[in-house]
Amino acid sequence: MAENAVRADTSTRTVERALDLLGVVCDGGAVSLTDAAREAGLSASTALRLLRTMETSGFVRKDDDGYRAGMRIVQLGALALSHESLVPLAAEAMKRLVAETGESAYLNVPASGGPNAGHGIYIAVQEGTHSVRHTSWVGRSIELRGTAAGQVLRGETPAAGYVVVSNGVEPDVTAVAAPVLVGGQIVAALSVVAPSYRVSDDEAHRIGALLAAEASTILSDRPAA
Amino acid sequence: MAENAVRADTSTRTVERALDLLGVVCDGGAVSLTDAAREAGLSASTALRLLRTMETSGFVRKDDDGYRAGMRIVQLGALALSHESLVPLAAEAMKRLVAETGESAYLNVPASGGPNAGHGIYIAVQEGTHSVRHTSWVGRSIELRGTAAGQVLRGETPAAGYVVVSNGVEPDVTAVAAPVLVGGQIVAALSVVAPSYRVSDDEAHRIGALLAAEASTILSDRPAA
DNA sequence: ATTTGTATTTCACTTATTGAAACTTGCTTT
DNA sequence: AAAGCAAGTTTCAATAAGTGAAATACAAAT
Repeated sequence: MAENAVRADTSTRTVERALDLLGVVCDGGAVSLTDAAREAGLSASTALRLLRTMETSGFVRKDDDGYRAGMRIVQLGALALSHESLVPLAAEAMKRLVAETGESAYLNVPASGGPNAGHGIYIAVQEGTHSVRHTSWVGRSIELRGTAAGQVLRGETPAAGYVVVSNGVEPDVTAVAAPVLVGGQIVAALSVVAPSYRVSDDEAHRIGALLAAEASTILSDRPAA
Repeated sequence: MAENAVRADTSTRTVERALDLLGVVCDGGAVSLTDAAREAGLSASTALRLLRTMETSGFVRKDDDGYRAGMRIVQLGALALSHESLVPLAAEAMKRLVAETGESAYLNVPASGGPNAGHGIYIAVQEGTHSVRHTSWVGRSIELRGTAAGQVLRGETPAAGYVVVSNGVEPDVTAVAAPVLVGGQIVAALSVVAPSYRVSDDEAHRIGALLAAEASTILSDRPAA
């Protein structure tokens, strides 16, 4: 943590430290003061003061086992999720998918507008290198039935971690999708769609494995292996 | 913002300010520097410095329209939901509710600081056995007016310990909700939602009593009686 | 009772933070 | 084109906010 050496003078050291510490606390279950201080590179008394500040404002909570993420971070995280923040988060993963498969990648979320919506929405697209489609998909609906992304959004992902649909709603098209999960809950579907003539069974499963791996990185700290 | 008058000397003013400002930014879509500074009660130059700090560490991002929630808050929020915090704690209670009622169970938190927020956020769903819907609601908004969960989040729970709303915002739907409390503070609403044709008055009250009992176990050490 | 490790408090010191003022930028109006 | 206005950005003197080493408290193990 040699942040002092590289810190621009337009920043605020105290806040940086607090936010680092917040990351440490959110990274696992309970963490002790001593461990949190060590991981953040702070003295115990400094870490205690910062943790107490974040506890007062609800970002952190303390129980018998140590410090944990508090309700405030949950609220702000969920709030951020409801404001299109998933799109920039997924951008790198989608670019990698396009680079790896040559096909177009899509991000879908469930539609709002009541519990009978029955469809999803495209919120992001990365066109593949082979793509002959240049129409914009963002904002459009997707059926939950007969589509790979739809199955994912319906919670019907098999244990393999992805869904393959060949010649479903759209003839001559193979779609592969994997869920983006938060706390075990499905918040989005990441998918790759290609003409069936270009995708063998083996290729579909290779893409599926890629998708599952990329989807699992979108809301975590760790990059794809 | 008379925080100077009441601030304990165990806290850190700079961090408090930054976290307040983070809440302001996460509360909506894009916010300008001037508006963010005013809402947080800071000078423009102080707010700019704090926002830059949070931008550098990824908690906030800036685009042409202003400042928005950054990837880091989404990641930490997702991590917080995944670890031993409210969602996993509520999962067992929600599963029991689904098993007992056959209907879908939901967990909502206030969107931001308390009953004037105007809406809440879904952070967990357990689908009922009768459910024809399989869409995810994490991150979605819920109106506080005309909904059972909304009334609970607004602090309007009657002495019975639960709220029943039939044919409210949503026609032909009955919703029952109870508060999850920490130290007397409402941190979440636990609810069950079903089509009204399936839920008599008596059944709604039975579900309400179940909900109140389950909600009371979520953040306590004691199992349901 | 002693030892060890974690958590908490204390306080002298200094530097990190602050915000008013000046400046820059961009847009609108005259 | 010039003037006006608002938002954004930079500057810098002043001070109080933040720091961490040391002391203290606490709890568990021996």
